[in-house]
Amino acid sequence: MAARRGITIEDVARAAGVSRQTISNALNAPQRLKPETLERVTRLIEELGYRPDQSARSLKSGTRRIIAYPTPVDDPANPNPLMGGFLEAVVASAGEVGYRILLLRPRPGQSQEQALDEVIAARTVDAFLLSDVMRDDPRVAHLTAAGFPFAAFGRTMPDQPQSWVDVDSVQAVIELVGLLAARGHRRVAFLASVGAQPWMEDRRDGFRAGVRRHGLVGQEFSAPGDGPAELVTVTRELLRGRNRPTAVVAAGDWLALGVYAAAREEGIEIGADLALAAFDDLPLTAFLHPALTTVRLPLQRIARALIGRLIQTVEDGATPQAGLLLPGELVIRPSIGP
Amino acid sequence: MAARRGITIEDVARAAGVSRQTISNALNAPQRLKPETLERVTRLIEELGYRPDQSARSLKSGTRRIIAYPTPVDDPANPNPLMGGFLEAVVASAGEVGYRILLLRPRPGQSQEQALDEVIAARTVDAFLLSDVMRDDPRVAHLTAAGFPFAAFGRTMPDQPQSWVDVDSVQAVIELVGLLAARGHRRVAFLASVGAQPWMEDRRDGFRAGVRRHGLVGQEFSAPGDGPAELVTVTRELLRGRNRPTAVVAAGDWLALGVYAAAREEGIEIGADLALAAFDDLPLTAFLHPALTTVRLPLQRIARALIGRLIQTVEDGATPQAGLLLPGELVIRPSIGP
DNA sequence: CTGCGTAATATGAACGTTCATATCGCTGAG
DNA sequence: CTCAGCGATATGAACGTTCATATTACGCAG
Repeated sequence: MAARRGITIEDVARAAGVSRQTISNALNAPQRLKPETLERVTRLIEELGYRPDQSARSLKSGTRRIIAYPTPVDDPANPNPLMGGFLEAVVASAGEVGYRILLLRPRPGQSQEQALDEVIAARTVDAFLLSDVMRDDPRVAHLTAAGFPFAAFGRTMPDQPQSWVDVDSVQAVIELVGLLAARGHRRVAFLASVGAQPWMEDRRDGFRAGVRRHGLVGQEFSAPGDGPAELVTVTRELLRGRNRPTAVVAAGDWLALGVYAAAREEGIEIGADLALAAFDDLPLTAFLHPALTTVRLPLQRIARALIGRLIQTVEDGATPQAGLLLPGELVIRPSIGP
Repeated sequence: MAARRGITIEDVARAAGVSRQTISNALNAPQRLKPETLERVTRLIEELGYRPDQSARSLKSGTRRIIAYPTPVDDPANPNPLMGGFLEAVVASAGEVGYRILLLRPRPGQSQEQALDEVIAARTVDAFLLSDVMRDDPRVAHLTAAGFPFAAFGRTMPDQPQSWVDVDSVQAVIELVGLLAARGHRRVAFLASVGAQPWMEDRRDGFRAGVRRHGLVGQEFSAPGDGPAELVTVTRELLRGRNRPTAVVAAGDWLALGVYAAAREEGIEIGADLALAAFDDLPLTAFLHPALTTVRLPLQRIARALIGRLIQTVEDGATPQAGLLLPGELVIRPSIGP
């Protein structure tokens, strides 16, 4: 299709009987205009509904006011339940400062890095927002090498730009273990999923630190996958051992669901017979019976901090000197007992 | 920041000892080049990592290969659980045909329509993708009036462009009621939330049609809000009435969670004492006990159809003549009994 | 060996802005 | 009365493409 052309600066200028530059100034440097000219031009702009063409402006200025977010590939049957909330927060934060979010996905047969390069070379965006960042994330290395602005949800290596924001999961899980210790639990189990994502590792580290600090006996279990069946199998094993733990810390609410299911099958009452705490605060946790004690991610603060760092990098050319570690918020509910 | 300028067509042309146009042709009309020139130029493009500047290209051609998606405002504490999966599907479908998704959000103090106008006037995108479309959605009216391409997840009025895709919720709920009737249930309740969203209305219509068709006795209940407490209150009332229904159809999985909670409190066993069916197939439904019978939305088919319609409208200038109604997929699990 | 048709490549203009600079009109010092 | 100085507005060029058109190269009929 063609011909979706609209009102240009020239149209407005002609209508107002002034030059292009005057219109441009009315929008970008109003103090340069005589007040009456400004008023006349502004009204005309309003009336005609003139907006500078984004492409033309970008071509001249080299800036797009767009942030690329390479969306993690997700199983549509089992989507990351935090994605919606995170995107919501990011879009809102970016919108407040006049930026928009462009979702990115490598084309079939294209690598992550190639997809980034394409967008960089085509000058489509000003910066990247990365999430699910691994400790030695190739995307981070790539963007660092290219000298292209980015901000990361998840820590980056010390020799890379420290433009990251992360949740202090270690501390949060230590506190979770502390809650259990305070309630008199001695034997505590940790339920994680396989895979070495840094957030999983952090939660595991937090568990170990908490156990050590409170002198508890800790056991660790791994679920082989995310499916209900596999999960329940592991969990039942966990609950059946000779020295059954009196408390379980699940590395995610998702895993805690397996504990609920297994406990029901084993006739164990969560809250009374077994304390359970988890991580993520998925929306459904309040509906469980008993409701789940968990850690809420401060998604809005995370998003705001990420966008802030991004804008700073893009507009001032200054990379933040240090990452930002935000505390998780303990949400205490009956699943850990009274 | 400035100076993020990169390789231009001119650089490649100079390196290859040919003119701009030859480079342009290598990318856009390769058949015009002598095979050996093409090969030489292509290699050089590859080596230098040249990509046409998106802004310059858009400025000239008037097309952006970007689709705007005005994201529904969402409560971050209780985000729409289908959003992630829908976006995932949309990004994937759009990516396959070389389009990207730009998330849009009205600025503070800006109306939905103004936000659309801004993007249209600034020629930032080629088309809009709308979701959560109401029967007389002002955005649809606005885009129709502006003659701007869009596709809608949710039906539009007959006098508007029929570029929509929707789920045949009526039919799906009729089938749900059919399942219950086949199991001998006579008294069936319908649990909805307040608010007149078309999808809720469809599900209600489906319930009424199903009840009529099978000669059942139907009652309807409305939850005043989405909070666990309010929901459980209504649900308990539903379960306590003199003529307690033997089956419940919840208009969403979310509402069904209230039934699980209330049933537990009332000592009623779902599956055995009470059949329960719902709608949406949230990822957690398989973890419930007993697992929930529900209707799965064909998100990938929906996304593919929406993007297909959009591309057709943008590239051929042809608005589809009729909407597309996709069937929901019944997922039968133990909550409706054996 | 000229001239013609076509294939291959080159050139100028245009897309709609903004930047750098030029011009204009006016006030007030000399 | 002249003109420096300044505020207000105008003009030309440039950003990096692609389109329309021009130019060149080449094979071949006459």
